[in-house]
Amino acid sequence: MQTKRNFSAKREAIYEALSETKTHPTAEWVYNKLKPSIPDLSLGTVYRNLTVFKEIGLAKSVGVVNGQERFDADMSVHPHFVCNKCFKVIDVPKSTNFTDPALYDYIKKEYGAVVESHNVIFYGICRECSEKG
Amino acid sequence: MQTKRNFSAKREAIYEALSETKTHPTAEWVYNKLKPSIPDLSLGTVYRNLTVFKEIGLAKSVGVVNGQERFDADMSVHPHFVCNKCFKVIDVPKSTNFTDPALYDYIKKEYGAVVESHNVIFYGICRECSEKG
DNA sequence: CTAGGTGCAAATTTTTTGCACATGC
DNA sequence: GCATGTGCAAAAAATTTGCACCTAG
Repeated sequence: MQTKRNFSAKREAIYEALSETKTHPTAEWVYNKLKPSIPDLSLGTVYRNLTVFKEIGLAKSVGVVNGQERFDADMSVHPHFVCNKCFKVIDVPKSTNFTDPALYDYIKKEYGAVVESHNVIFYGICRECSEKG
Repeated sequence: MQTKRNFSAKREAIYEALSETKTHPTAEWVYNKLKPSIPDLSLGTVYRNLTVFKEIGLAKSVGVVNGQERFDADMSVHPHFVCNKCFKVIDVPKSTNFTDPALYDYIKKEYGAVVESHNVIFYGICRECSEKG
């Protein structure tokens, strides 16, 4: 990934951390993950780079969950499940009819609005939280 | 609506303001709307009541758009369109296959997660912003 | 030398909360 | 009187930003 935009070591590390996890982490999570190995990393840098990734299409936002933005380096189109109790975010790697082109057309015709992307989130209680009571 | 929970005058006014608009407003929008007619209204009260509405099922969150939570008193299940430029939120009153029960079952079986609700958001550029350039 | 990246801390922004007071029953 | 609602301002929490420095090319 280093040559794509001449990534700095820190930018690379942040991208690595983000793409290696399936937790759809917050900026803080990435920061805490990397801090031990990169002691002079600052939280501001993590935020700045996550913003860069969104801009250049290397990552996207899953949305704000419990007050914190969650990021995902998996750019494939897929829904997510968010647990209302522990706030974990799970991939739902099944693209059913959610990319229905007819609906995009409908929105264009009805509102003149051009759809660029969409986000499907299911909310509920995950297995672990269900079992714990 | 007044007798449902013995709403205070302010709570009623906040609910009224929320249900009368289709803008999916922020707390601040509601506050600014009501402030002229209710000079001793405080922003904290608006926040507190919006939270109450979510808890008792009179309103729901559309999500955080551009850093601010957007609320909706229309409890019917429908997707939204969010303009990436002006951040307006539009109802998409067409329930296609987005409530696909098969997908709920799939999530239950695959992850043991119980889906309680879902949220579908389309992102793009609205008509007005498209026309303005 | 220049442009881009970063640490650090302060600032900004949004939302929550503690506390004293008010109000309705 | 009690439970609930509220104003006010302070606090909390998340994110952004100004500025000086630093490093790669």
